Order: sequence, then C-alpha cells, then structure tokens
Amino acid sequence: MARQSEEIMELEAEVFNALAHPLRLKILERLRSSACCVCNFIPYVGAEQSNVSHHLAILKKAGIVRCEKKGLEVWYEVTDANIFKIIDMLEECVISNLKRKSELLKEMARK
Amino acid sequence: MARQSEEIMELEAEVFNALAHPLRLKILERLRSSACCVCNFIPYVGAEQSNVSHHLAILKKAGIVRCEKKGLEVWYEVTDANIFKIIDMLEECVISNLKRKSELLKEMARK
DNA sequence: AAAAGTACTTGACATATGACAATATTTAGA
DNA sequence: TCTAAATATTGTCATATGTCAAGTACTTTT
Repeated sequence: MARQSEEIMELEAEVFNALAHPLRLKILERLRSSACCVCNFIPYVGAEQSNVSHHLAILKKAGIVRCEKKGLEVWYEVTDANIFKIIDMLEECVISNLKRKSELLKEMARK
Repeated sequence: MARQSEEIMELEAEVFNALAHPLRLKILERLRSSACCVCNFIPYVGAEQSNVSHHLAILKKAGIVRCEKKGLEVWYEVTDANIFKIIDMLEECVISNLKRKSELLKEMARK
C-alpha cells in the first residue's frame, strides 16, 4: 500500500476515533445550530464540566472543532460543516442495518 | 435529548469506533474491489493473521462486514457499500483540513 | 479412517490508550 | 490581591491493541 495513503489513513482513523463516542456526537449535535461555549453543552449532554472539556479537547485535536476565547468563556464551533454529512450518512447506514436485521428476525419467526 | 436518538448515537459511535483504526481502514480498502478471504488481507495490510482476524471480528460486530465459509477459507465482504462514501467524505475533510493548516503556515511565514 | 496439513478463530498476556472525577489553572471583577 | 466563575489538567481505573499459543473446522494424504 502506498506510503502517502498510509499517513492519510492514520489521520482518518484519528478523526473517526474522535467521532466514536456518544458524548462527542451529542456535543456535535449541539453545534449543528450554532457555536457555543463549554457551559452551554453541560445541560444538553448531561455530563460533568471536566468531562465535557476533555471531550472537546479530543474533538479539537482531531481538527473537528476550533475554539475562541471570549472573556471567561471559550466558544466552540465546527471547522468543517461537512462533518455533519458524514454523521448523517452513518446514521442512515446504522438505521438500514437495523432494518435489515429486523427483517431477518421476521423471516426467522415465519419459518 | 430524545431517548431514541441516544440509542442511535450509541450505535453510531460503535460503527465510528470500528472505523477508527488504520488497519481496519486498510482491510476495507481491500474490500472496495471485491470480497476476499482472510489470507488475501495479510500481504495487503502487512499484519499477522491473528491480528487481521481480530480486526475483522470488530468490523463484523459493528455490522460493517459479513462473512461466509467456503471450504477452508472464510470470505468477507462489506454489508453496505455506502460505508465507502463515508470514508471518502472523511478523507476529503482530512485533506481540506491539511490544506487549511498549510495555508495558515504560509501566511505565518510571510509575516 | 486416522494422521497431517491448511485456514482461520479464540484466549491470555503485556502494553497502550481512553474515560471519568477530583484537583488545578486561568480569568474577570471587587 | 482576593474571590468566584469558567475551563483545563491530572490521577486512577477500565478498555483496546498486538503477539503468541492453543483450539476449531475442514481437506488431503497415507
């Protein structure tokens, strides 16, 4: 396999990894509508502040979000809105996979 | 946040997690063209057989691939080719992110 | 049909990475 | 400078990874 694509793959894996947590997906859901500061996420995702901050750092390291200080607050936003397309496509995959499985179960019940 | 979407998000996170490894991305690259058996992956991804087998199990558990025994061999294929669209979109994101960063470096060098 | 061989999977271990909660740091205002 | 609020970091525990060895399933050889 080409050396270049190996390195790209590692970056891809890093981004996928950043997306691979329910709490981080919730954080991104909150960022669909607008930018917001850390304290805005807390009631929305239902987690401790330190935990939210930690997960935001992971998203930031992967380049999915960027932030800006505004006085005491730090405001986060997505760097590239295409990330939502990716999440939406994966959701479709997950749902069609669930449907496939339930069809299978129905067929098995019939026999 | 709605209870239903919480559960969907956990499934999504599980699939993202399965994609979050360079070796598993390589395995999927090999599966772009056609189904293949475990021994076909080994020279392609450059890993031990047991390791490949472990990673295939993770992809299978996430519902990304399925397999079938054919004599001694076990043949794997993707369950839903849309997974490649997701990988391709993420690759675009990663590359445009790299470009953005290199632009930033250029600007900094100019000043 | 037993033995040997092939293709793959599973389990056990050491090490690396990730998650959560307590603690620390930074910042703004009195 | 002191206090309080917002956010980040650290320590501890759990989970993931890669390697080796053993196990399973099927095929071929004797």
